[in-house]
Amino acid sequence: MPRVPKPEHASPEPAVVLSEERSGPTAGAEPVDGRVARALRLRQERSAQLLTVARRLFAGRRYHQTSIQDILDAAGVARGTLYLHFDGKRAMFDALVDSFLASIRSAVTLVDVSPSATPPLQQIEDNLLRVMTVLSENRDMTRIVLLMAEGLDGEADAKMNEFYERLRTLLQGALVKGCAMGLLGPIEPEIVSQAALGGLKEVALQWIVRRESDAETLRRVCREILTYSLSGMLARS
Amino acid sequence: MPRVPKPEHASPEPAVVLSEERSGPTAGAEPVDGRVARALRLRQERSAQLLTVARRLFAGRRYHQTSIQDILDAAGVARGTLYLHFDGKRAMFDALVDSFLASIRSAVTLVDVSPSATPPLQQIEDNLLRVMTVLSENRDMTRIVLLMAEGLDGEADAKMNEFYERLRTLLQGALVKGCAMGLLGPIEPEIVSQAALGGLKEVALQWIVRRESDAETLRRVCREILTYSLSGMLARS
Amino acid sequence: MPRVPKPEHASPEPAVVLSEERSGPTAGAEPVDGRVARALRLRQERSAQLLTVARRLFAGRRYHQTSIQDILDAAGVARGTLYLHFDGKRAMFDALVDSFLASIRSAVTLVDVSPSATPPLQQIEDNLLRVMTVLSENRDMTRIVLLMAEGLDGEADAKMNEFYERLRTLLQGALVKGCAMGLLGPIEPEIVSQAALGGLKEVALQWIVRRESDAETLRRVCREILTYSLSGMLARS
Amino acid sequence: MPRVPKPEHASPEPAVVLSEERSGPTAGAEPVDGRVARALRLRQERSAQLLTVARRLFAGRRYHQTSIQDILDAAGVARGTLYLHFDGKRAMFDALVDSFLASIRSAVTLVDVSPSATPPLQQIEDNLLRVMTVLSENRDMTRIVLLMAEGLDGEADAKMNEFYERLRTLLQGALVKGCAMGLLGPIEPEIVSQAALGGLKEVALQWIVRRESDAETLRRVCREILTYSLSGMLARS
DNA sequence: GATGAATGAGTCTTCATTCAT
DNA sequence: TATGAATGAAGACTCATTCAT
Repeated sequence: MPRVPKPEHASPEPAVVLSEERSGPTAGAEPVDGRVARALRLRQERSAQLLTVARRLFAGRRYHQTSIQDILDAAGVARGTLYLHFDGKRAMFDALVDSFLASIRSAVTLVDVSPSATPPLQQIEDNLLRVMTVLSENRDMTRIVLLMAEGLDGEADAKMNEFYERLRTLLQGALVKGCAMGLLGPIEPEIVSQAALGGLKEVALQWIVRRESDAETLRRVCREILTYSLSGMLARS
Repeated sequence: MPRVPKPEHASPEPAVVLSEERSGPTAGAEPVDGRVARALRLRQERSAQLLTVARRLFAGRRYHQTSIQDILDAAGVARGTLYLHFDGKRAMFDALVDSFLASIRSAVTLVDVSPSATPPLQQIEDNLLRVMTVLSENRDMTRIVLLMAEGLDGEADAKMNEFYERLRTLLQGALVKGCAMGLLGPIEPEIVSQAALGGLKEVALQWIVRRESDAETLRRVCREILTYSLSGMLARS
Repeated sequence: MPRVPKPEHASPEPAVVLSEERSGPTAGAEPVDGRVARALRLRQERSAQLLTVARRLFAGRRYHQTSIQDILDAAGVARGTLYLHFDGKRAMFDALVDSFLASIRSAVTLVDVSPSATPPLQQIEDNLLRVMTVLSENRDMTRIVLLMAEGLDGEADAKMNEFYERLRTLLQGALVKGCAMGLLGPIEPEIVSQAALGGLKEVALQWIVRRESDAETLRRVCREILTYSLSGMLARS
Repeated sequence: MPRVPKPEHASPEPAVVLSEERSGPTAGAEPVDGRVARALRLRQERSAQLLTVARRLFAGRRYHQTSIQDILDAAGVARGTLYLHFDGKRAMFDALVDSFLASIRSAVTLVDVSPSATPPLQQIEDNLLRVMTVLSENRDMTRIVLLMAEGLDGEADAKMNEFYERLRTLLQGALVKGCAMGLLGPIEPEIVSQAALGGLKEVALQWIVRRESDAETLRRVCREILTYSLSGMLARS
């Protein structure tokens, strides 16, 4: 357990650093020059650097094949430095995953069914595209999360599970609503939402992780799975 | 690496023992009594027992959380004995996965489109149900494989990848054929086959691994995803 | 935490090995030859060897200055081997101390005040001599325990404390009895027992640990502190 | 090792500051105003504060269980600052012990046997009481020193040893003198002085460290051990 | 003087595998 | 064949000390 709580880590790339720290012995007059701010920035840069390196390695070899030493070597940093910023390998992993899951979550918006809003189907497509874009912008993390399937242990499992369930529940809710509005046919929302989510994962795996697709391709793929999900494979009579 | 190649392992429980061993010291006159056969049987029983134990543990904790010691303890066998039967932990894992994947493969048959055959859709549903049944009969392995997502390293990744690709290619072939026959609409077979496979994985995860479903439920779930896949969610106008 | 409970350690030197083990997978017929017994003996010898080495090192440098590596080097044993026998450095220390304290305890007998028994004073002297002999036979442990004063942490502190308190309480009981019998003067048993115990420790430290005294010297020293304790320094008028 | 020798530390609380510093940058004209003196005072306050904190922590957890970080946290001082005042953890420990031992030493006076002086026994009791008072006023240090028994390594051992030997030699000298004067009986001064010193340590441990005694109690305890030392336990016939 | 990020040697511990019996 | 003690490489983590700002 760390006695000095590790400071907040700057999110690696799309880092929105909310510079508002301060604490510790320097209770006196704050240096007018930005020395403190600068120190803070440097610290966060270091954290971000370490996370970036770790992310790349976790995605390349797996988590278990990546040793702290690997990260150290790749980052060109001493052993202790890493522990100055993180509680250990697992903590880095968690930081990465948490931040990534949060990004995904924030890309999803509830479908607004008020008549004045954008058509629901459009909203769904937008959501889909937004999520795919986030995944695409974080290929390494997408790879890590999709391939780790669940996680490293019970705790991680629970987190991933909860995340997917949340996503699926959102989808299921939309389906139920769609049914109620007569938009959707007589489906079993639970099963269908599972299948849809699974399909999405697989498609993301193939088009984002396995091959790196450009935005245009992604849009095409999104549209295709949407069509498939909505209308199925069968030829319309 | 062992100097003497370990003999073939008996598949654990639903063991399709391809009895074709023989080699080693007893190359001379075979004792008329079944002593050799008995020894062979004992060996295979041991192997099977070890695999069964390992399977259970790999499914419970993950692969990396399972130590050889755990297996030893659970099997009530000495350290050296295990290495007499397998080349190590990883070899046991591979043996389990290979045997499982083979079972799945053998549950899938190519769709026969000759006019005299069973209707293609029926064949697809049968295939689906057969696979689900195999998974259901091997919950632990299903759990292991679905949650391990890819594998432990590059080699294992390749194996899993190849397996899924094979499955998907089969499906894709069927889709292409269906398109050609005018049965299916203007779909992109690659993407749709990915989505379908992904959906299948997720549903299997939820209904076989997470909750243990009875045959009846499985049938219902299969039918539902089939309907969804074929006709989509939208209400038919 | 060890999954396989470490087997009982043979006491290092004055090892009274109560050979009665057996457990584990070998539930079948016991080999008539003494292979199992032999294995057990070897194991205990190894344990004893490690303890002996550790004892010497703990006594020489202190506990904290002794690394596992030091023990390994001195014993000519591989890293894992040590952990096969003990849960770690601390466990070895505890094993040593526990065994030593037990030896001391068993050297002390309650003073029998029944008229038919040996004279109480003689009994006390015998006790004293027995304890000193045990200490003398275990110089390294005596050094460790006397210099460690309390211990390494709260837990060890408590153990040492309890041990000394027990010893002192015994002594105090004897004093109270002596007072009641009119043998002893108007003393405060608590304080006097503390002082006597402390004196004993110091003398042991000087005559056993600092210089190695022979039996004869030890007897002389015992007699002297007994005289001093009983009659004080003052010249008898 | 520091290139610039750290200035003398102010003793923590009952500080006998031997103000004899000076050196360094201000070798030129001394500012008439007390800026230098003020800086010096601040420095010593810092040092004292750090020592006080360290003392408390060393007494609470042991030396080895106390990390520099602990001291830093408790003192609210930055890492580098501590090294500005001391050469490190060990140096702080030594500073504390040295200062404490000096206090004890200065509480002891040689017994004056000239006829005109206070009665020797009275002098001894006074000495005893003075030492106990010093210990009592420095409970933390008493705890540290009595429980550390010897020290952390060979060097520290030697120091403690020498200190106790000096004390004991003083006592032994008194005993020899007492014998010569016919005041004391036919004792072995070496052994008896050891026993007496050991008794003293133990009693101090119990009455000062374990329980915090008031002055009155201490006086009573001193008197008791003196009586015991002089006259022994036996009832006077 | 003060700060605290960086350092890296030092420790402990685990565990898959080997091999003599 | 079976056993289990021995191995030692590999890994994670700590912490006293340094030093640029």
